[in-house]
Amino acid sequence: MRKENSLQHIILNGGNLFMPSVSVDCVIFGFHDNELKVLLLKMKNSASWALPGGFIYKTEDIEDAATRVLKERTGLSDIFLKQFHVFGQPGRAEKKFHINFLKKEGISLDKNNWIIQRFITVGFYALVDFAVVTPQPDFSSVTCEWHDLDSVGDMFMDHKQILLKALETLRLQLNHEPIGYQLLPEKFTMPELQKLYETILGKKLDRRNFQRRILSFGILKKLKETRKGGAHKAPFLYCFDLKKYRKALEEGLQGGW
Amino acid sequence: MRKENSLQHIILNGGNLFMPSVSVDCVIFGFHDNELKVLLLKMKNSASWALPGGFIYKTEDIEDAATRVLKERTGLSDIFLKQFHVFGQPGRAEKKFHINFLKKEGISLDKNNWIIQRFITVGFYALVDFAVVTPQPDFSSVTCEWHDLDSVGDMFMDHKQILLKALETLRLQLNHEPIGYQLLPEKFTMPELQKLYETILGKKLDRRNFQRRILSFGILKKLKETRKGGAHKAPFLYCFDLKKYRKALEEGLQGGW
DNA sequence: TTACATTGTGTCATATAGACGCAATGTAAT
DNA sequence: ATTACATTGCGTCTATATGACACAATGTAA
Repeated sequence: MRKENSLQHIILNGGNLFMPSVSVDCVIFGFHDNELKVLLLKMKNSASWALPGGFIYKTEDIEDAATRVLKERTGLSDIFLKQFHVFGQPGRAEKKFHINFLKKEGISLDKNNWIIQRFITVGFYALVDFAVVTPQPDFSSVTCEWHDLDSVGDMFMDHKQILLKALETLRLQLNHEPIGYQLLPEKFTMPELQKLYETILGKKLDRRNFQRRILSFGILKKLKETRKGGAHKAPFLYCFDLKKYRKALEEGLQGGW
Repeated sequence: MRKENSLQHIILNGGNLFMPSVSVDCVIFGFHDNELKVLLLKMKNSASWALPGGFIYKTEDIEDAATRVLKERTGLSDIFLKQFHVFGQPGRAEKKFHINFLKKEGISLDKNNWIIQRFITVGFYALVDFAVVTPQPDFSSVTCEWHDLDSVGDMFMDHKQILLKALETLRLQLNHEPIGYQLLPEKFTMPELQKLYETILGKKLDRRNFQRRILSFGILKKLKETRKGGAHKAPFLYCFDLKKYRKALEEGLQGGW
């Protein structure tokens, strides 16, 4: 690990590099084996799992900071990323935890060190293609892995709460914008898209009504190919009509008032 | 003005009291004369109008900070308030503007003063009853007034952008949660409620279809009284069924998926 | 060749949304 | 008093959307 990214370097010099008191945390969703996955870090010297997060350089846009974190943990650029909530309770970090954590790493802190001040964090969620991600741990963690969303246990600080809020937001967003372009491979079948929706929503949908509805949005192109190799009738492949997809992203999907 | 709230006191001692680099700004909506209003501050020594905002005490929850700002500017407690977006571009504040502003007030700053560092701000929107608000300017402003939403001109920093984003959010929220309890007096007529929706959405709605839809939510109670005194047929008065209203707030209004 | 889970497509009843008709009513003008 | 009239209350009609379900076609495996 290069010194610039080492834990010690960041702890001791971060105060000069980063905005004080503000961080970003990313809930990175992927989809694989009909399961919704989330990318988590295993902290050093701890049983806790944490969301990938980071600090904001003094002249960096917060969206850019989140994008950078994403790039560093997944190797991916140009990803769907959206801020969804700020978590700003004064007690969300436990000072003792940080101090003990750093002591185990052989780092002792001045009591005014920037890292043990109160932080608020801006939560972002990202949708990425599971298949092309190369998870990379950061300076504070030993591993970076995909987890099944429904088997995530206790987490670091308030990260579980952040994760749940991201999921709630994603579910609501499903009514306003098309989802799937970032989570599925380029070509996919209708059952695969349906599984994605069912997984995000946590409930079963009627196969025929789902198809009718999703096609009515006019964002899919039906291809002439079918997915051979499955044990049953070969389903047609679809891809997103990117032009219409983007238009739907901007204008929103359905009406209401 | 008490010294504790004076401009000079806050500028010179704020660094000890407040979180660095983070502020809150509130878009406070009211409804009067069939117009959507927003509460703005006229800055001292400037033609600019600004959103009511403030800083976060070192041990204060950010939601509480926004609640406090609201209380200070409107006199109201227990108000509908919701964070909607973080504005964190590095260039959103212009240092020169602040320094000139303070110079005119006779305050000269150390170049490391907390107030001229980069800030990100958490945007909140609030819905309040126009009739019971007593606007109060803060330490940085000379007046605090309601403005018609559609005649707001240029604003301080990125406040216009914040305002527009709040409006956009409110419009989207209209599909998920009931609105009106906070913005209307206790008893109101169907045309008044419709005007509120039309004003927020910026478009006309059909009178009969509106009534059918809003009643279908089951959050209104029809009273036996009518609103006398208008120049036409007296419309019935309604009030919110608070129990069902709150339930609808929690569970959301309509389905989607 | 057959069994079978799965897919493609369609139907039917019901619910919802948008456009509009008409009589009732309260005030103001005559 | 009577009338005019804008507005309100309550309804209809139609098009579209939604939910539940039927049935034939198809690709693999037994």
